[in-house]
Amino acid sequence: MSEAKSESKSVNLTKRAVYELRQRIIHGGLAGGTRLYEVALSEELQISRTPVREAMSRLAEEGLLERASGGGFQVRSFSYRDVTDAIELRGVLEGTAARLAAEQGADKTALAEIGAILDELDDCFAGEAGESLDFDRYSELNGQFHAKLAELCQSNVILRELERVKSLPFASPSAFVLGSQQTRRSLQSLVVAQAQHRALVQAIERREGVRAEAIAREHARIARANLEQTFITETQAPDSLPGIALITR
Amino acid sequence: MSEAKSESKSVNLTKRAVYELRQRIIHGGLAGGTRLYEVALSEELQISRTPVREAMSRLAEEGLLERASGGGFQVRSFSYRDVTDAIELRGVLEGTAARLAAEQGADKTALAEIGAILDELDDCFAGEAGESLDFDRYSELNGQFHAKLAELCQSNVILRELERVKSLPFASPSAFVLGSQQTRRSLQSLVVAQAQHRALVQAIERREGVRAEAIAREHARIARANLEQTFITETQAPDSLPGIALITR
DNA sequence: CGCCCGTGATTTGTATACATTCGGTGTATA
DNA sequence: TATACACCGAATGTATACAAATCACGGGCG
Repeated sequence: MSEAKSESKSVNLTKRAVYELRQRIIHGGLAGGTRLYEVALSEELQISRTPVREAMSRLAEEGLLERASGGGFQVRSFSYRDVTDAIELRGVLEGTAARLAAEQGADKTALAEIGAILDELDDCFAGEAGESLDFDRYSELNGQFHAKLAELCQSNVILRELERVKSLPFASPSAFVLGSQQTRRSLQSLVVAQAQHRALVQAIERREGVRAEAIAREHARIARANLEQTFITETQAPDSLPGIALITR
Repeated sequence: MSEAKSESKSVNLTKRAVYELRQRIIHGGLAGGTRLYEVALSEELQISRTPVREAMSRLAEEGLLERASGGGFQVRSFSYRDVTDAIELRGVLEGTAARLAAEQGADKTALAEIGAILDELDDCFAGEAGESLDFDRYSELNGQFHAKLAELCQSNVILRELERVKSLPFASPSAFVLGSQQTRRSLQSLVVAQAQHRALVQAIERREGVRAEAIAREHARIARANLEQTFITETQAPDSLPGIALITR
């Protein structure tokens, strides 16, 4: 137990390298477009080339790296348009999952669990004044909601692709909850978001597939609006958004 | 030139291994769920473990393999439902690409090229009697049509995920064109498909996004119908469908 | 002046030996 | 008879030496 450092579990070197690299990519140590050199990295991480290579390979599967022409890897870089599209794509996939769940009829137990999460989300708004929202808790529960929702359609294929899109840090459902903590507008957008959560679940319960799909898409567009807001207000913000270092061009 | 065997380009061993393994997976040498052992494979392919491992990693990115619990890889296996969902997902993604293209306004030149492909597709139906369709040519052109269509929305993110889904052999747009060569019904379904191609392009030209999306989804459902047909008529067919060996459970 | 080709350094590709881990099997003891 | 422990073997994980390919740079030639 004592060896569980914050960074490096001693499980195996590949996982350590994956973790290390992912941290650096998301938090800006390695900007979008940067090429990764095996030897340099292995010296820096004190790990031999083989597990480093393996780690890069896994991060490519994850979508954070891409294979460079002529071998090797580079940090994947995203244009503003790419980020927008990724959010739209998440909406499309969540919409599809919701529609399928509605069409097939969703499992009652799972729906009840989702309802419980929604109640807890409501509790986050407890303080009536504008300021007293528990952002961390909201973010956590929001993530759970979206995960459970995706499972409702019971489709491995859809779930898998959705996980893939969500693994892009800025396309995750909770990306902007933490990103824009300060503003009053962001609190209002959370109120709207929660209303959409309720409507979405209702649509699925009533087997209104088209409605469910439309709501899910619109729900994702809140993230898009928040993205625009983030880029307008604090142009050079450091950690206003996870993975902001990947966005270039 | 003389060393360009049918199987192994001498470029490098990783690519050779990727190619070899992909062939075996798609054509049934390695059934869905099979675990791949590095040593056995490297002996069999006469390639050392390192490039074999690398190849497996790439095939995992491609979606043909998955990482097994406790290390290593196994051939990904698909239930009938998974195949169905993959086709539906392709429809959803192509639909999104079409909608975005319609909303943004598609490039005239690209649209003209697509129109030319459609004309060529029409030519495939030249012989008036039921039998005289050039399936190979149709299949090739059909693939080109779908590729060009996806490019219309000019979105890297959408394109990338679409490529990913299409890389599953049975989810590719042309999977069933070759698969069901014999039947008269399949010829009819190609006529319907071509009509949908025209309608889809028209919708994009007229910037009718919702219509374009709906047509693209419906178009993919032809593949789904052909899938059902394939499974009804020839239950144990060997190569009636590329990648049929992946379908289990 | 520009282009092409060779050469060297840098970087990835490949082979292989050794380490580690996990699972199975058998035996011994309670 | 059941359980626990230890050993063995097979598989992946890791390190590293060597090979091959690629890129940048500079010199020679058209």
